[in-house]
Amino acid sequence: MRRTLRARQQLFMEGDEQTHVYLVKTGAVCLYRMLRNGRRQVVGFKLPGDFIALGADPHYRCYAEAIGPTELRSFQTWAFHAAAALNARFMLRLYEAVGRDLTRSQEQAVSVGKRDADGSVAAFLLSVAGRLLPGEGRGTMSLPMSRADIADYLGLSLETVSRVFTGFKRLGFISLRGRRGVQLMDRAALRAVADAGGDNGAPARLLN
Amino acid sequence: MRRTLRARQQLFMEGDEQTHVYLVKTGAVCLYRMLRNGRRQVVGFKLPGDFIALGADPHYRCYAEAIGPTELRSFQTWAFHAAAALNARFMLRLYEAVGRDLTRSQEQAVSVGKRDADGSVAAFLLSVAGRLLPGEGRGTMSLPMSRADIADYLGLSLETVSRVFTGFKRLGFISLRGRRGVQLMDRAALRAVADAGGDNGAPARLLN
DNA sequence: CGATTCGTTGATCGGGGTCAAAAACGGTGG
DNA sequence: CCACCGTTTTTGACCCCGATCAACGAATCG
Repeated sequence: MRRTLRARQQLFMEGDEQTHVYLVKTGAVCLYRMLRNGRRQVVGFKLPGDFIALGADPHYRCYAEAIGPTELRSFQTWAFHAAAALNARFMLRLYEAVGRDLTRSQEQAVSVGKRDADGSVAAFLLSVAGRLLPGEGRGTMSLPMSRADIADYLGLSLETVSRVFTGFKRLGFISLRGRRGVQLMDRAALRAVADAGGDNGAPARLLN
Repeated sequence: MRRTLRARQQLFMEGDEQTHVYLVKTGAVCLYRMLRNGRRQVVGFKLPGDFIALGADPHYRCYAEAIGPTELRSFQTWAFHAAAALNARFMLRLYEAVGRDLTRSQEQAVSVGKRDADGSVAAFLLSVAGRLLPGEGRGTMSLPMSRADIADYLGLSLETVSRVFTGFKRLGFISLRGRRGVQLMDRAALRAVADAGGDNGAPARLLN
């Protein structure tokens, strides 16, 4: 089934019975958990080509809401699982997809736990670029998510994210166009900042 | 195959070709990633009954090392996948297991990103107790992992973890016996501390 | 065009990191 | 059982990164 969402429209809530699996066609979806004190931890961004709500849990484990206008393809969970059980190749695809989600989540844990603000944002930009842009050179992308979304994903405040963005711009690592446009000018420098992770003046070029 | 590890013995390293999947029989295994400045982020603890290295990635995405003396059962990855391709039921089990790992990793991100030090440690103690102890009342457990392991899992310094432990002891929330023994004296208080800066009151399952 | 949301910049402050050292633990061997 | 020693944990003092509070600027939209 097709499904179209407006900006900030909710797809499902944490604790809801899992009825559907979704595939993002265009736009972007933000997965998050709400905290008792009103705070929010973003646990993932879903971009075109990504599946939402994989895993065989009977309940959704987070909230899902469209960041901007978004088109989805939805599948009934039971039918999805039935198809997977009949097609080993398809099942393997799903297995791989969840594995990628897990790897990305662990990478997020590294950013939140062990990198400083600069390192977190640098790693984030590279990660998103890897998903939104084809090549490895300079490329301009339109970040679907706001500064606040990025901050809630990285465990930072939106002010800090903004400061790091302008800092990178001053250093010539990126260039900003309008509200959401970002061009990576120097991936190697970003890579170095991400790898340094927090030690000012660390080598960061020993490997690779 | 059977495999026995001594304390701190490495099972595999990040980037190694994935040759085996493991099942923990006794002991405990610590999964972590390293930054190039020597900082370490623990991404999960594997206890008896847990699988290690699920997901169809051709390379291991983290380091794995025994925390103490540990017994494992190992399977060749290719055989594992072959068996999965032939047995939809088995494949589903793996799919579910990876999904659980993903959920736990996301919950770890929530804890690391949105709780203060007290809340993180409180949630950690409760989640460990949920896995190591049967009941819900007071119970004494022996933490397999060191303060440093806990710190690297929660994105804190080992000194801070130690200070929080001492603080909880002073408040009568826990009592400490020897180096690794912990008795939960007041789960409700710990839960309150965890919820104060924590998530939606959902049962915390931080351990991988 | 206001109006409104989002992003940037500035000033201040505190939680927790860091460095340092003492203390407690747990083996080991006498 | 006790003395010794390496390791882990605890405690203390200091300080910095990033959160917070607060304006201000700048896109988007009706």
